[in-house]
Amino acid sequence: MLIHAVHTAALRAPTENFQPVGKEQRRSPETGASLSSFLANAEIFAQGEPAGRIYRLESGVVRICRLLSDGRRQISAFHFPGDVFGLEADEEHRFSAEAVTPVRVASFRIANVVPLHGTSDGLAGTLWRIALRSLSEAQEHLLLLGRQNALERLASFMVQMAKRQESLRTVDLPMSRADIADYLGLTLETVSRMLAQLKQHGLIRLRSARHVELLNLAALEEMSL
Amino acid sequence: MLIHAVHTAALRAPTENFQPVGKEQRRSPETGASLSSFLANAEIFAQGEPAGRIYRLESGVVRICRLLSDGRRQISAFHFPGDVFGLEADEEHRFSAEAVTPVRVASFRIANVVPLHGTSDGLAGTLWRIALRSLSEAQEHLLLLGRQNALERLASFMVQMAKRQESLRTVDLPMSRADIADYLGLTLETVSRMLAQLKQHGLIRLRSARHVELLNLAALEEMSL
DNA sequence: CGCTAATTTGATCAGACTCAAGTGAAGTGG
DNA sequence: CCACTTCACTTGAGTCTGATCAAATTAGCG
Repeated sequence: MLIHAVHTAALRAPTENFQPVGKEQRRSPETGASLSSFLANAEIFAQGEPAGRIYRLESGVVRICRLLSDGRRQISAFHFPGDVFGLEADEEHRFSAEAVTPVRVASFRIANVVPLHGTSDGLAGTLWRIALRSLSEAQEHLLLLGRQNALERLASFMVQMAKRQESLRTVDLPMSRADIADYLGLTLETVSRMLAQLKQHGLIRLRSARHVELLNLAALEEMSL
Repeated sequence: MLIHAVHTAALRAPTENFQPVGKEQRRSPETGASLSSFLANAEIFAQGEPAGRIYRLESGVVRICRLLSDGRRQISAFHFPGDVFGLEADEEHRFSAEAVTPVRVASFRIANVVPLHGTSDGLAGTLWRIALRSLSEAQEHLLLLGRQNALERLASFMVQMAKRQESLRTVDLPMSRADIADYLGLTLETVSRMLAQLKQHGLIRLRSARHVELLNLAALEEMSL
């Protein structure tokens, strides 16, 4: 597991007084591995920047965004600790990655990696699984954006978050309503209204705006089809 | 280029009297390679079937579909000759592949392939590029479904088709309005109306329902952002 | 404790959907 | 070769979901 090797190597760097002040970075020149941290809403990489690194999220939450020239935004994915992101088909990033919360990421050059000298247990296999998983999730997301209504989208989202957090009872939402809206292809007002509707149907309870109890996971899953 | 090797090996099978009658198949047991053909609207593989083969399209057009239980359908991609499809993260296909037109596909077992010796020029590298390309296209599609209006979607679609066909002047649409609608997350009526609107704006001309002239590719690209 | 940003709620509007008819083209069989 | 059937597409009228604009409320946070 080379990813993990790089990651732990990066973690060996002194990180005691590790504060998310803007962007701090330590890099080991030989592996190209580095550990960085970012403030909330900081850009980890930008649309148009040269690609060539992949990132493993150590802590915090990240959103992957695509912007239209007039400001419309689509979030293609949220990432949680342990997730790997930053794979690109081209030389340039076609998406930006931004910190939703304060974030620590380990990153390393992918050029070292593409020459897939791998058994399926090795780095190559790991990357392969990550790529296929991302593809599968993107395709699932297509169905949601293309064919589900607003309420179904919210139900899907809550179920997804619950599964990511392994907490099937209670979910916290580290991202704003605007982020959720841009992920689900809705407006933030509609997100708020649909949450209210789920609440009214007795499917969820809003402990606070960012902390939700799932009262009927089965019904939510049913809605999300 | 093992894909190509397998492909040409498969083509070496006798195919003189090759007619798309239902599903015809020739398989060589040692490589698992095979060449099949399908009638229009035939299913190449179905949602829920065990995955484990990848497919290279020799001729015709294929759609990749995901169905909801109530019949709603999302087409995640159209494939043209030369395209490779059928990669899955799981043991089972989460999508079905259907022939839009009569189709010939070469397929082979992926198990023989994934862990293989990978220089980036080899099969592993080829598969890797295919996977990353699919991912990139899916993400682009997310932006379309999440944030573009009906007219923009049609403009994007026409530009996409033009690029796939390398004919920047004239495009033919092998798929029905319903297929286009399910690809763009619209209804077939809206597809028809938006094409009429593009025509009215002088951007396209409908030589026939399935054959379109692009009168102003630059403007179409501008619309699709 | 007050200020700012986030969220909720309300009223109105518009874009896309639904239902329904009408047109056209392709293929079949007489 | 032409009438008939069928299927694909187009067009129209009305409706509805979700967007927009605006205001009120709440929640963090310094």
